[in-house]
Amino acid sequence: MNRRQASKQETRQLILAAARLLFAQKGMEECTIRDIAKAAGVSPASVVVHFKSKTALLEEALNRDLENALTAFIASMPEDQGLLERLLHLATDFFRLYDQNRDLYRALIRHTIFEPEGETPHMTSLSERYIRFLAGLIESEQNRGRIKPEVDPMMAAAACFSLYLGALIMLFRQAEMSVEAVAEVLAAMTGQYLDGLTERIKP
Amino acid sequence: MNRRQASKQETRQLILAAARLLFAQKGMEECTIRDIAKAAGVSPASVVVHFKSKTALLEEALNRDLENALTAFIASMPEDQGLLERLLHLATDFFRLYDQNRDLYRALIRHTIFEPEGETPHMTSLSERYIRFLAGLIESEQNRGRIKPEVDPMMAAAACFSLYLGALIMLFRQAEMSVEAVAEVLAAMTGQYLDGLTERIKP
DNA sequence: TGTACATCAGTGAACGCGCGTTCACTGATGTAC
DNA sequence: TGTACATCAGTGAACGCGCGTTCACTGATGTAC
Repeated sequence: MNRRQASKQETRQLILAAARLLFAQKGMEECTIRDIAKAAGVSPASVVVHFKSKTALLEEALNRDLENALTAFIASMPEDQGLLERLLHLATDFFRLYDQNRDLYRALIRHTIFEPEGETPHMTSLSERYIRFLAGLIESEQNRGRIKPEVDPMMAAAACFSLYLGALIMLFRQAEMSVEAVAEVLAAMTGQYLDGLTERIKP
Repeated sequence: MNRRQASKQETRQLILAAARLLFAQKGMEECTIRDIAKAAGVSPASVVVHFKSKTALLEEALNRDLENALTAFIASMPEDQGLLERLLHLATDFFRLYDQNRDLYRALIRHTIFEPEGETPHMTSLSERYIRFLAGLIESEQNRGRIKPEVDPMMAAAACFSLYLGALIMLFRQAEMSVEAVAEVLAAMTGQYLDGLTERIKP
C-alpha cells in the first residue's frame, strides 16, 4: 500500500471513528454529514467522497461491531444445549445488543433490509453469515439423526431467520416490549417450527 | 357533518386522489408534497395540514386499496383446499399485488414496518387483520382436530406472518426474484412449520 | 539519480432541491344573542 | 328572524435545515524518462 493509499485509509478511519461516536450519541437522524466531518476534522465533501450516503456510512460504521458481536455470540454458544436453546441464545444476544440503542439499530435495519442486496453489502454478508451458521447447527442435528433427512438446512435456517425477524420487528415496533418478552415469543414460534422438522419415532 | 367539515373532507379526498395517481406513476421519492398539492389544485401548506408527513400521506393513500385487496383475497379464498394451500393463496395474492409496483410498496413497508405502531395506524390495523384471519383459519383446523389442541392460534398466525415477511423481504431485496419463486420458498418454510403443528396419529 | 510531469486525496465554498414549519391573511361558515 | 362576532379551512410566501453534488483549486505523492 502506497503512502497515498495509506493516508486515504487513515482519513477513512477518522471519519468512521467520528461517525461511530456521533451516531451512538445522537442517533442517525440527529447527526448530519457535516457534524461528522467536523468531529473527524475533515471537510464534508471528503465524507461524501469516502461514503456515498449517510446510510452507507451508518452501515460501515456499525458493521465492525456487528461482525465482532456475531463472532463473540457464536463463540459463546453453549455446546451442551438443544437446538432450540442454541437458536434462542443467538437471537437473544442480538436482541440485547439492539436493545442498547433501539433507535440507532432500528434506523440501520430500516435503511438496509428492503434494499437490493448489492446496495448494502455488509448487512447482506452479516445476515448470510448468521443464516449459514444456523444452517450449520441444523445440519449437525440432522447428522445426529434428530432432524428429518429430507429437510434442507439452508431452507430451515431461512425460516428460523424469518421468525427471528418477526420477533425483531415486534421489539422495534412496541417500545414497551422487553427483550425477555420478545425472546419468549420467538421461543414459542421456533419451538413449534422445530417440532415439524423433528424425526419422529416410528410406531 | 357541517358544510365546513364536508368541504374539509372534500379537500382531503382531492389530495388523496392526486397522491394515489402521482405515487403510482412516479414512486414515492420522485414525488414532492408540492407536486401532489399542485395536482390536487391545493396549496402545499394545505397538504401538510391534512397529513403530517409524506409517509403518512403515502400510508393513507395506499390504505384503501390494500384493505380492499385483503377483503377480496379473503373472499376469493378456496374453501376446498388444505390449510397450507390457503395460507399460500393469501400470501401469493399479496406478492402479486406488490409485484405490480415493487418500488412503491417497498417504500411503504420500509417506512412503516419498524415504526411504533401508533405512528402507522393503517398498516398496523391491516397486518392485524391479516394475522387475525390466519388465526381464524388455524383455529378452524384445530376445531376439526387437525392441529394440536395446545397450539395458540394467534401465536401460530404470528409465526406464519413472520415467514410471509421473510419471503416478502426476499422479493424486495432480489430484483430477479419472481413471485412464483418467492411463493415456492414460502411454501417450503410454511409446510415445514405446519408439520410441527399437526396432530399426529397415535402409534 | 534527478527532473518534469501526472495523478489524485482532500478542500472549502456554493448550488439546487425537498422537507417541515411558520405566519399573517382571507373569506366562508357556524353560533350566540 | 337578523345581526354581530367567533371559528377555522385554506392560502401563498417565506424560512431554516440537511441532503447530495459540483467545481476550481492545492499540494503531496507517484511515475516516466
